[in-house]
Amino acid sequence: MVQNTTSTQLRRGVIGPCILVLLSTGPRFGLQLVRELDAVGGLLTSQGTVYPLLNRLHDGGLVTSHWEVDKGERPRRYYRITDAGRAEAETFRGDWEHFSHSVSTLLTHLTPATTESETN
Amino acid sequence: MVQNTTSTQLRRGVIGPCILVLLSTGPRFGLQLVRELDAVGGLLTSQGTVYPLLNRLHDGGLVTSHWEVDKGERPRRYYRITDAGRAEAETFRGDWEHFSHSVSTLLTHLTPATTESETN
DNA sequence: AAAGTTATCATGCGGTGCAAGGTATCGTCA
DNA sequence: TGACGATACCTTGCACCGCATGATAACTTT
Repeated sequence: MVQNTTSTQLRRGVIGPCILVLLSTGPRFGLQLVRELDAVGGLLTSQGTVYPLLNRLHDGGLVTSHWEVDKGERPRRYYRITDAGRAEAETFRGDWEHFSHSVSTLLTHLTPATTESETN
Repeated sequence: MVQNTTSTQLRRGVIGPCILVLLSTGPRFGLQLVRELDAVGGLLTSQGTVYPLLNRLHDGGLVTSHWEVDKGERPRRYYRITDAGRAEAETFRGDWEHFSHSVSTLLTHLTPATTESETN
């Protein structure tokens, strides 16, 4: 049974763009992204989320990947954002601003007052 | 093909609680909720979203419903929030605040300019 | 009657987050 | 050499929910 928390659903459509935003500041490998998303409260994810997501981003041409095998280090697959990925990240910034503003407006404009049926 | 916009995914897990928030100010019927959510930019929905959602909320005991058949008016099914629904709505307020703050933090703290890391 | 508007409802699809499970490499200890 | 834990990668399948689509019904208008 999958946990049906509110947060789980809220994360929909957000983690992917967030990964792109992270990658826009420099290449990273998978577990690194998991840790960074975890560090930002509320964006906690699991590896089972990040790796399929990275595959999708890769298939979509939003990121590239290359193996880096240094001595004394485990082989790591680094993901680097592409121009298309940057564009997508920028688009998301606008989408998120618009969307979050709408939700916040609805939440703040309506105070949970008494039940008064209005017929405007 | 279903439209796969970013907004579509962003709405996940938001519309339900938003409906609860709306209902916390007074009972409404289905189409009324559609119009009000549509009025708040970015939360546009269709009837095919709202009615199944109301059923889910009803099954979950978060709302009750009662038919209202006034003369000179079409029969309308009004939905009223329950105490459990109010609690859920309040929980969502907290969840949303936490979540949106996390995302906004990630978006603003990272400017897409730098690429100051290695291997440019 | 016929057509349009308003309202409710059911069905099925599709994307995505996530749990669960698996493989491979490295360092350490004995 | 072998065992073990930590790190890092990856796959599979499920469940949820927004949405397109279409049906039904009642009231109003033509």
